[in-house]
Amino acid sequence: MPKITLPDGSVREYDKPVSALEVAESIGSRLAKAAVGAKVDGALTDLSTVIERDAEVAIITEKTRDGEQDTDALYLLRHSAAHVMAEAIQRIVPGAQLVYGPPLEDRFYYDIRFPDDRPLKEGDFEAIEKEMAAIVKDDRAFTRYELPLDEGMTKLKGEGSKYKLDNAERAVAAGSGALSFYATGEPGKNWEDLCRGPHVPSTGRVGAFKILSLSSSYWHGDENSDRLTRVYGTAFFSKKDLDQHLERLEEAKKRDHRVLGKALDLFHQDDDVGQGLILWTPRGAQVRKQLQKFISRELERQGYTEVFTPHIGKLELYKTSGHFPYYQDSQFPPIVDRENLNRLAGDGCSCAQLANLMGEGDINGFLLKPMNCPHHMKIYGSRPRSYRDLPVRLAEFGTVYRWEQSGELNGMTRVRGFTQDDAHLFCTPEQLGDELQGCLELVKIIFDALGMDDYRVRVGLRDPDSGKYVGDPAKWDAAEQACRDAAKTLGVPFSEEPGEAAFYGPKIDFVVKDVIGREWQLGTVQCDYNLPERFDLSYIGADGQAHRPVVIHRAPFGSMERFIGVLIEHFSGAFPLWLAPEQVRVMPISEKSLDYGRKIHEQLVEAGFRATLDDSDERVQLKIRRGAEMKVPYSVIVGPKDEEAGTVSLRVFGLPDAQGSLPIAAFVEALQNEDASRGKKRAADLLATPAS
RNA sequence: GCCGCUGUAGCUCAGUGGUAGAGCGCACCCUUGGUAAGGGUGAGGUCGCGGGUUCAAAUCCCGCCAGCGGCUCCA
Repeated sequence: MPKITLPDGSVREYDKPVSALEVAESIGSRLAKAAVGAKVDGALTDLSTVIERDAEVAIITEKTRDGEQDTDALYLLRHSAAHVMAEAIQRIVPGAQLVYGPPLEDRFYYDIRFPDDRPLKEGDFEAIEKEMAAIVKDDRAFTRYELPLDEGMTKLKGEGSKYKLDNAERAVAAGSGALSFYATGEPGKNWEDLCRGPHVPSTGRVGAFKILSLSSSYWHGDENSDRLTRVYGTAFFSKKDLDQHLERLEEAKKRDHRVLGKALDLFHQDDDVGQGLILWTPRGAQVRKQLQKFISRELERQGYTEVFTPHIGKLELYKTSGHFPYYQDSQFPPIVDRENLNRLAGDGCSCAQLANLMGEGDINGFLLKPMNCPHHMKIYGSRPRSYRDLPVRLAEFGTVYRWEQSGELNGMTRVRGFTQDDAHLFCTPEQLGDELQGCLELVKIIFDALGMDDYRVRVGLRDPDSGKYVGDPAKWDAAEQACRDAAKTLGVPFSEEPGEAAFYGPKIDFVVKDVIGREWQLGTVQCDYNLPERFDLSYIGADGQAHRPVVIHRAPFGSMERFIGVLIEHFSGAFPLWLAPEQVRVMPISEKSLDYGRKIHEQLVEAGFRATLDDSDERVQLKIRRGAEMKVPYSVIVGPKDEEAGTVSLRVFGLPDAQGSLPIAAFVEALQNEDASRGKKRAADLLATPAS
């Protein structure tokens, strides 16, 4: 007879097997009413699941005890909403075949194969939602039943859905002993779907939902396989929560770096220039410049030396490095020089033959560099190195070009030409650990300065079962341990991911989320035993013998494009003073104060600030509004009173109540403090904030 | 690259077969105004590009280009 242990530690005994619902009822009728599912020994189940043995049981309700939305409850809800949506869609589009419909973090989708002559359109959303509302109103119970494998398979075969049949086969392969189905209502009478579950008790619990978007996917994620339509939706228990969520999505859209980039004039992309190529407008260029200045200063502190290398190199170079043969598909095709081209043309070479020659690399030419490493390898190798010179740390804001698939391009976060904050560290195997730590310290310093704490770290290790890795296993072990240690010292949570290492060495990746919740890999720190080999690099050790150095590739912020894209979203475009493209805008109250305004502006510029003067013939209210629209940190208002007193009156972006006047010298000093401290000391602190 | 959606003024968008609109921005004039929009006048568009249907196309059809949402990939 089951002994049920509840989350509070209390134990209840039952004289026969009980369903989770019955457990809830025995605790209280209100709980039973609020219950949407259960967790039995940690596994999420239906409320109707019968518990036959001793177990730890938690009843899942819409809200946790602290009144928060329960994530398990939302999972059940969204999974159930996916069923409701699928039923609605099948009513509207007969012949639509269901494939796979899981809940996600904040929404759900269903992959569906539509008949070719009846694709789903966004215009169908309204009808589907209406149909869904009707199903919800019916408040039919989600009814689970199981069939033995053979019976279940026969049933599925009879229904003729190759996708569901495939799902079932995969379930069997994964060790399932039976197939479970969920009917919304009565099996055999109402709509049903092969499904692992679990679900909320009935369709009536699906409170508020919305179909969000339409996209496509491939069966099994294989582009050569069937193309499916993926219908995204989201669901909440209450209309209020749904509306809140939709509002948040709207808000997020406003923070999107592509939207802000345009509104704040930070960057521009132009059809005539090309897809995935960023034009940094003056304001965006200023942000990048300040950031690079900061990074460069930290690099100097850490003993890096900066280098500059060209944007192209001989094809041969990239054959040596291995980039050309291995990653050809993501490179721009080689550049063949005119002489070569003319000779080939003279020989009657066809386009197809030329393409072939290029593909094989069997031609002289140049490549737009997809990586900076080969050039840096050559700098290292340009003269003999002693162990006393090591580590050699070569840094470059190096621009590289990669042929990303057109469908992948995205604002500044996925582009075809970008500048990496790249560096290569050449060191002895013994120095590897310290150097890795140094890399991570740098990342920490810069993330801290930017107030970025929402990132995760992945340590990519080799897959023990794969033979694709180059180099000595003992060295790998040491390098992997060094990566782990370095990540530990960083003091942020990290995950170890076997199989995620590059073939030439383990790596540490930094991943951040954008406002829409998409994850982007920023930087990476990678150990490399391969390139030094390929370029035959060496140093003379204390023993007088030549040794192979180890290389660390590191671009902790990935690319300036992606990083600043993420930064724009991080700050909602309101950059701190030290990064702001326009730090101060001087706004004379009227023409009468224009001369004084000019004087103040000049003083600010002289003091090294990015200051502008709004000398337009407008009222100060409008000038302030415009300054705020561009998110300028400080608005300096000057009128006759200021002129008389030698002061400036301030308005601080984001702090509309912090107002007041300061002598100009005091303001300049305060700004300098804020700039130099990267915001730790704020000029705004000098202002009286009215008690509220 | 694939699937779907979208493309109208510098920006945001309205316009479903009958000669193209609004708000903001811009220019000029009036206004000289103390912390988020003072008033007026005006300029500005081969309706993404190319083809087709039609007496007539921003609008319907086809192709292409680009953006967006996904899929796949990412040294």
